[in-house]
Amino acid sequence: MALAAAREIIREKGVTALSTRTLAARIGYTSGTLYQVFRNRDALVEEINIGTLDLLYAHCKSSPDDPSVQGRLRRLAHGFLEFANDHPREWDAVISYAFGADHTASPAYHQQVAQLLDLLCDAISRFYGPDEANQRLRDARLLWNSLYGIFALAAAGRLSADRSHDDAVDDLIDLYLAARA
Amino acid sequence: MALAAAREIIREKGVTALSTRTLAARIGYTSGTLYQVFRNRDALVEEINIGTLDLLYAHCKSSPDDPSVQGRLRRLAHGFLEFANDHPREWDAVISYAFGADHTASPAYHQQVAQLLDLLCDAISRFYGPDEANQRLRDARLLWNSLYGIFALAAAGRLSADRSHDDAVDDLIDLYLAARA
DNA sequence: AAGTAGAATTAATCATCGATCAATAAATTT
DNA sequence: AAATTTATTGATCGATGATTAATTCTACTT
Repeated sequence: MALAAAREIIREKGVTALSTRTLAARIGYTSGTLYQVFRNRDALVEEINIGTLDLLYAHCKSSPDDPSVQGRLRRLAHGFLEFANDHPREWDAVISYAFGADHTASPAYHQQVAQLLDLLCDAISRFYGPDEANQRLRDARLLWNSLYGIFALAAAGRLSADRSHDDAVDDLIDLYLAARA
Repeated sequence: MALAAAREIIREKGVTALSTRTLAARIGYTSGTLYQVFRNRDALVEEINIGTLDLLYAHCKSSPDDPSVQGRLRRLAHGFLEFANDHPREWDAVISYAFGADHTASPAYHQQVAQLLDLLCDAISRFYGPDEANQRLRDARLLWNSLYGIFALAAAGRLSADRSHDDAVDDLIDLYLAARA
């Protein structure tokens, strides 16, 4: 319930507007009560972000299969972009929220990312034999890291202005295909 | 002078410890005075970050030339990593500091990034003919975006733990070489 | 040297934030 | 019903970015 309200606030005004007081007020409580449910604000935001990654996973999972690796990768990456476009503030919280120096990502968070990595692994699996699972995982991580750079730069408004986000993603996929196809 | 002190604070305690009051105290002034010099905190941090990028440029520029693209790229990328390692908190400010929603990067900032992009362009120039400057720039940007993802994930402590940052960078370079060499 | 216009600096202030904690209210158990 | 545990409050702390009226200082003019 707190999570739902917190997500609403982020949807409406971004994660910077998510204060313990405003959240508590919206659900008819006081800020102190939230600290019985969440260790601190970072923990709250992390739970939201985990949920957001889950929504992203659901969004991408549902896209129809494509026989070619190029088609699968394109569809998946564009699914990411679509989701980011449909949920800009929630996505921004995932990409840009700066956790405190003490904070370490929870296992649940890493699991969500692993789920997305699996999607990438599946998409590119045609290129790898059964004994190349290792290389496949490395490539999926490489793609994820690189995609993340595009997302982070886009969120900060620092992607080169004369090309669209989609183009940046397509260039990455083309590079990957040129190397592995 | 304010900039030098601000850099010191970031060096010692990170950008989150850079408050107007602590900075003013260190240089024997009051927080209000800083607002005569900087429009706001974001502007201050941006100036620091521009300086940091300039230091990074100087750090990488000095590395000796290498005949092979692989060597040049490796050297350059490892220069980035070296710098990030030597100036962890200043680097973190560049990568992770969240500017306000209203803030837009200044031309000077974009110029610094362009300078780094030039370094990448130079490193890979052997692969492109004189009429392919366009493609070369696109590839340099692609590499920059992808490197940025590694840096951002590393700064957030979210790079896959079982591989080093250097490995992640090397994998990226290898992919690029496999596609373009 | 005196006076003054303008710049530089301060100190107080505002609104807000995350977090804590003793005190109170509610719910549950005995 | 009494006792005990749980939930919730509201006040409070220390700190933040930013603003501004008041003050001090500087430099120039007479």
